[in-house]
Amino acid sequence: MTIAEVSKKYDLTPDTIRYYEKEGLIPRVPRNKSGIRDFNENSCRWIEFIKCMRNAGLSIEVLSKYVKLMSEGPETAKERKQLLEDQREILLKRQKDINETIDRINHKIEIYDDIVKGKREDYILEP
Amino acid sequence: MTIAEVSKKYDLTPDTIRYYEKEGLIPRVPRNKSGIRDFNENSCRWIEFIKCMRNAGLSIEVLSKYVKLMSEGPETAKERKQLLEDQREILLKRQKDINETIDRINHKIEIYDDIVKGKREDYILEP
DNA sequence: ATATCACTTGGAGTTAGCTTTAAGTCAAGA
DNA sequence: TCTTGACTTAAAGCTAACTCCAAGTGATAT
Repeated sequence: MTIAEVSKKYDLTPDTIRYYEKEGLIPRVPRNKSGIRDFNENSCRWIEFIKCMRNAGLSIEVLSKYVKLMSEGPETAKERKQLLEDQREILLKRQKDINETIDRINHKIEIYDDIVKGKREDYILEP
Repeated sequence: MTIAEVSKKYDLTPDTIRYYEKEGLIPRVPRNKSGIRDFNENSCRWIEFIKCMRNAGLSIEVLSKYVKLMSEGPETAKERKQLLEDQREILLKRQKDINETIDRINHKIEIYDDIVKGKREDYILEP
């Protein structure tokens, strides 16, 4: 698979994919005789995985660390597990923050419903 | 309340608070005769609100827009409601992404549990 | 009066994560 | 053979959101 095909498949620009590879997020991408990337199934699984993690906000740095540990073999399993646990903590916190904010926005939208329907006065400059 | 006190209260640096004010996220901060900020209850409520929204990832730009609409009075209520609905959509999507990632990380951690306990072989270079 | 200290400003600097650019290579079609 | 077009690289550029800095002001303590 060429970079253009992978780009379409995962909705990432070729530039972003090359950048991810350079930063160590996609290990061992095969090349053809002319040096052009020829992604195999394993590379694609990595891209899909990285995209999922990035969508949730994991940093390039952390993901690069994880890939590096993977490449160092079985003796880094414990460290990888710890890394994942740390990231999970961060995501749980983020989830909490987002839930709190959604609740708050929902509450405001309800008030605006009333205002728009004329059931309530607008209150200015109160958050 | 001085900026130092507000900074402590909301765990934001004075620089960040000044930056938020400059970007229009905190309207009408009072000053004393020497030009020094003297935050009142309303300013504090705004800061708390902005902090909550920023924690969930709403952009400075969007928040600045919202504050501007607030200051323009009741006729912008509908537009403010729409803005909040748009941001809610984004947050719901983000929530979904994070949930998916947490599930995936949980699954990996379980596998690592097995590996660390010697119940399973490590698999190298598979995401 | 002088020093201290928390504040003020405008503007420069920093970081993450891309994104663009310039210059080049290579295979395939006219 | 020449051109086209997709690829390659290193490096520069960009944006968001701070973060830091230099120079200055004003109230209070000695």
